[in-house]
Amino acid sequence: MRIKIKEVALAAGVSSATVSKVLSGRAEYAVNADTATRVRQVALELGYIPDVAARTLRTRETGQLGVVLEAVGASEPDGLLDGVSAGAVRRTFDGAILAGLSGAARELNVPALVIYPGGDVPVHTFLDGRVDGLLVSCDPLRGHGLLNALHAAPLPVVALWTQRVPAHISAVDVDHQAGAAQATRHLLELGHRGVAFYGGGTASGVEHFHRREEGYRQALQSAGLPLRPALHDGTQLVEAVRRGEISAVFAETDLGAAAVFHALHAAGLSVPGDVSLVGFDDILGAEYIAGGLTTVYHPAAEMAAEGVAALVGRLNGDSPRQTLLSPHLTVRHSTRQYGH
Amino acid sequence: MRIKIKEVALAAGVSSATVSKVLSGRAEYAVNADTATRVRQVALELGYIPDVAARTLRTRETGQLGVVLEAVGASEPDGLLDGVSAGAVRRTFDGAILAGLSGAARELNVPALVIYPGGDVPVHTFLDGRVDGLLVSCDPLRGHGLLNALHAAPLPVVALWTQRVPAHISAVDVDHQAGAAQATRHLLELGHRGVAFYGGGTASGVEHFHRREEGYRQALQSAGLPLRPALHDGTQLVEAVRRGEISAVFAETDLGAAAVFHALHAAGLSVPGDVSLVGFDDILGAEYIAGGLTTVYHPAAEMAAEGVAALVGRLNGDSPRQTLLSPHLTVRHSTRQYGH
DNA sequence: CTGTTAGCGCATTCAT
DNA sequence: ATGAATGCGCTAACAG
Repeated sequence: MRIKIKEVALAAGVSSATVSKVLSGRAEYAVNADTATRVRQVALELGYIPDVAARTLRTRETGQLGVVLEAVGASEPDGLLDGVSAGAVRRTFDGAILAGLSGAARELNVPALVIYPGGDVPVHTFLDGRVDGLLVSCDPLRGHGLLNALHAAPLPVVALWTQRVPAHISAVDVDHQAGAAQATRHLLELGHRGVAFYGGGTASGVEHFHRREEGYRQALQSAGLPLRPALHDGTQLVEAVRRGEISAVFAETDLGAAAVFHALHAAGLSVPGDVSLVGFDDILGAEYIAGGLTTVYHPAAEMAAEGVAALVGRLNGDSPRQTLLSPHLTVRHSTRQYGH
Repeated sequence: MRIKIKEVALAAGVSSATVSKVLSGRAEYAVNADTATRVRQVALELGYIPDVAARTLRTRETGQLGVVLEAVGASEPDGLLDGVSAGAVRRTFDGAILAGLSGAARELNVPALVIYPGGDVPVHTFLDGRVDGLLVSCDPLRGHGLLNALHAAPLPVVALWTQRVPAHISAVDVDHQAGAAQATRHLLELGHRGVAFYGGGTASGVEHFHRREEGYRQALQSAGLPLRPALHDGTQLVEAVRRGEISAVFAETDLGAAAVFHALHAAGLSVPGDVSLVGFDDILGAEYIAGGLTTVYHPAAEMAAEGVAALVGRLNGDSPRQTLLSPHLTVRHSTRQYGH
């Protein structure tokens, strides 16, 4: 922030315009090669660092992408989680998302990401010219309010973690339905016929969970098996097992799977001896749940990276695009062939 | 980014200077109350949003704080972790740090945080006027290179996760030594005398781990117990248990504790039946390790929040300050009275 | 190929 | 209490 372009120009014996052209690196400016090297040399010696504020004011580009992580610091409604902290899980996803964002930003030469602190802020917060585009993470627990408010805003927006967006907004989501179907099929292929869904699913009103239950249903129907209502608590589940109705459970989340395991364990039932168990998310610690939980890996980091790519694409003139990422099954030790 | 101050001025029948004064909110400008309300009204109707680039160019303040998370996207040297992904753990911490940063930013009215994508970037990246100050997370696995390079830079810096900084740089760290001592004392208070340290500790060269081993030592010495060399692998450990030399283990990290548990389990030894086990970090999933791992909670989010506070303080003229945060023990089920 | 000129939108003097 | 004038540091036209 000390030395400025004019001083570089003076020292190099050229005009500030020439310095600007040289340092822009753009070939179309056709600067004499010798002058160019001299200018670069002088700029380096003087330790010249272009001022972003001035440049932004002139070019109307910041190079920064904004990120709204709805989850960050959000208050914590829990679920059927048996005392497990959902906040901690969301943080894990935030970490994964951050890693994905950063990696992609680095590769695509995005100099900086702007994280908004969150909380209830008016839409104009995002329209003050601080960023060239916005990534909005539509956390499962929160609504699409911001997206709606941004609907008509003159700012390229990419929505993360949702498939419900207007056509002019890019979106990246994980294919929860496909993942859930895969998990359920895994159970079916092991010979299980009594396969239960554990979770809020459709009833929860959360888009992700709805799709997960949908995937479960789809897999059962394809196999010609009758649907059974979702289970919402451990007692219910234990009874169904005891009555011999179910031998396998697909839990909506890994945390749900942990709760299932605890309930089963408390009732003297074993995983996978008595019940095969599959989760969803592959959270950190999943390898410790139920002796190694078979679960569906949720590609949060990949989703974030794809989001950055989509946004950078838009800034370069690409059309909005909707992307769906396939999760994949990670088989560990909580599932077993039926009857063995 | 559409309508600007002059248009507001025109519509309100005043000059742009007056609009600026009104919207600055500063009392010292003494604007007529009626004019003020009228201006505010008009600005609102027109949807005026001040341009940050122009304002920054003028005031030399961005309102943004920079954040360097060394861990983000770093490549992954593992340890004695028995195949567990250290990357995932670091992500957890990143998530916690992010939550801490965001919460504090919100409370202290910091409009935005700038996350740098990481990778090897020259120092001038942080000196282009994009941010008013910088938070540098000195991840245990990485060095202090950036801090050194920033040494003479005209930018307020707060270092996270280290205690080794020059006096003009603020720093916030977790008191690993105190936490480790507390963990060890817990074991001693349960009557254990053969208490081993599992980890790289001093040998690893990582500041945190060094301090953790130091805390362990300190606790043993205060109890008048002889020190024993750190254990670095499961076989070693199992043998020591079999020889009756140790009945308790303090592992440098929760992941290390997981490895210990696996080794013990594989050898037919139980936790806490045969061996009491304490970890460090309280990572997500710790409640599933060894049936519920007793461990030291690592206040990463709190550290980040304190870092933001320290940086905002500096920007308001406070002196640099060094802070140490106390971790606390979380007792679960992996420790038990000696001999029971 | 290079330099001159003219703002980008705002906050701050300094007159009035 | 208000307005006119100035310039933050840079880049994009344009003229040479």
